[in-house]
Amino acid sequence: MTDETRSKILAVAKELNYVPNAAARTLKKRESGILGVFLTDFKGDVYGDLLDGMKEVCNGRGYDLIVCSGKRAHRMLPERMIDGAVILDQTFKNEELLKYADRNHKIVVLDRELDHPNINQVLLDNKAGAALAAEYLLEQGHRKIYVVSGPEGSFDSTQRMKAVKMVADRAREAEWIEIAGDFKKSGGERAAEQVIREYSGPAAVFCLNDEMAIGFWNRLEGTGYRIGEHIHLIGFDNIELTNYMQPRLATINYSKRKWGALAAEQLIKILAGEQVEHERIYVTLIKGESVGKI
Amino acid sequence: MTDETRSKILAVAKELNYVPNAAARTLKKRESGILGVFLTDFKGDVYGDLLDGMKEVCNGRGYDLIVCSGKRAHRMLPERMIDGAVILDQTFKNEELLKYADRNHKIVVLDRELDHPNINQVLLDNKAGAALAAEYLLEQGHRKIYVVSGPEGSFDSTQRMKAVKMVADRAREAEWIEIAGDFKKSGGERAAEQVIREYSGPAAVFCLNDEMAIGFWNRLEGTGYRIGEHIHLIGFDNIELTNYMQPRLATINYSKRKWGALAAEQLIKILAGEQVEHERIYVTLIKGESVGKI
DNA sequence: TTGTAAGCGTTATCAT
DNA sequence: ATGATAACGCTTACAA
Repeated sequence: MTDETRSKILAVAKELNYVPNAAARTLKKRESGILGVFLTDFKGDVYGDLLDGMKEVCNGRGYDLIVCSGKRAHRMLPERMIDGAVILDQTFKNEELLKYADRNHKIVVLDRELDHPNINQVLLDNKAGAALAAEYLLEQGHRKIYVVSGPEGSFDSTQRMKAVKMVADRAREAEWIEIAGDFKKSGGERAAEQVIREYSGPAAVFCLNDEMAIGFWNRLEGTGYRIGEHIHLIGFDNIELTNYMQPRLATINYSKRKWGALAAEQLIKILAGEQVEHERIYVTLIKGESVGKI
Repeated sequence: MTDETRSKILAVAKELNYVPNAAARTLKKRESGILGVFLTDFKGDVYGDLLDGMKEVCNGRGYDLIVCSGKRAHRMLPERMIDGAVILDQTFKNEELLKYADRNHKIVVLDRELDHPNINQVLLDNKAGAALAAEYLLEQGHRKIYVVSGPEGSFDSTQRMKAVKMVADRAREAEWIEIAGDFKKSGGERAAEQVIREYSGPAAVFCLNDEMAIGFWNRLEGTGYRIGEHIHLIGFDNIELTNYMQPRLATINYSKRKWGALAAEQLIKILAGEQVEHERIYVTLIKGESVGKI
């Protein structure tokens, strides 16, 4: 076909408002050119940058990205509406993901360890982060340390808690007290109530995510207990809100954008048939006046 | 078909891991059962509740919801990957939306006025909100009032600014000063610099969204100027972060969840062929110590 | 009730 | 290079 006829056809196509039909194309080509990311819900401060990172990589590689949430949407993967999935979503059971992987669907998990040739892991270095936080509290001289966990069964919570226990085992001079949380503000608030109830002198609190640290913080307002003075607080995630807290909340930081970008890259690679290794996202400690010296 | 044979077939289907193919179904039925919502980007605190509200309604009505961002994704509408779209996305031009509407695609817009039989509007009552804020500043005795606008061409900014001007026209005793902003933190910071430069006594500032108010606030940290004392600040949106600012940021509130839910409902109605009116989301004033009395 | 066939809008294959 | 045709996997309409 000459360039001339080509442009003529394109002109007529535009003239007639021709638009290709995605379903037909997908049916025939047996691929949609769309990647899906699954979130437990749309709330939560962590997601913005992560999704932007994913989008950037996807679009640069010729893929569209769609964001889904809720059990109903799961079928998009087995029904082949999407070519592959990134999972950051508790509502997916391991069993379900393995079933899809067995049927040759390609998956990247961000929230669990799961071994399968069609599943790649891009995980936070939770253990390093939690150890960093726990050791920071010790270094600052704290000897009574509360640790507020996430919900039962959360991978992040389990990993972080494990690392804390490793540190605790080596630092027997400190008293370590575990409080069951939920990764939500309400869990932080409840933890604050317990800590206040048991208060008998300076205490440190490691909330296993920032969201709970904020709830904790909030519950302390107006009680007379001051953060960084009576009660010392550190979180995990470095969500944006922490930048605007006075005194600054100490926390664990990592690049959410890079996390998303890497996840998308890995997914696209395994879709192209490349063999890839699991990846790890590194974390750093952010010190803050919310943790004082004793 | 008897119930017995039905369940037999289902059993065999499960046995063979049969999963229907979404593309084929969509192609045949000429509808995908998926609604799309388009966002300018995935950042921004406004979206969480809004999307959850949309998801709830969509799922309850038998639809899936997907979230998209970026120009690439626009084609999902004309290519019929989705049955309809909710638009909260600057990157869609009016012209483009009208073109799709002309081709009989159903659209709900949340960020502009657009008249077309296939387009429904679910808009914030921006004017009422901005008037509420401006009048609140006057009531509190302020007579020097800065107004920090959003980016050029933003519908929300234009509407809010119009309402402020209406109030200003009736309150000539006050001095009204407009500062060009961008709805981002950086715009608030720049505005703060100007206000500090020109400072000669108590001033009030109406940032046309909370994001800029936060930037403004942040820029004031460590300058000696205190919010609610030297400089009085009010925002718009009541994003979650404002709950954690001390003193509390005055702002304009509305239910983001209801906004999303209503948008989804309207879209589903017009897809069902129902005739619907445009809708309005009402707003309320939230007072806060960020605005003191003079 | 059951089975058969046509067709949705593309892309890919095969002759011409 | 060009044009005709089959096939993707499903739904539906109609025939048996």
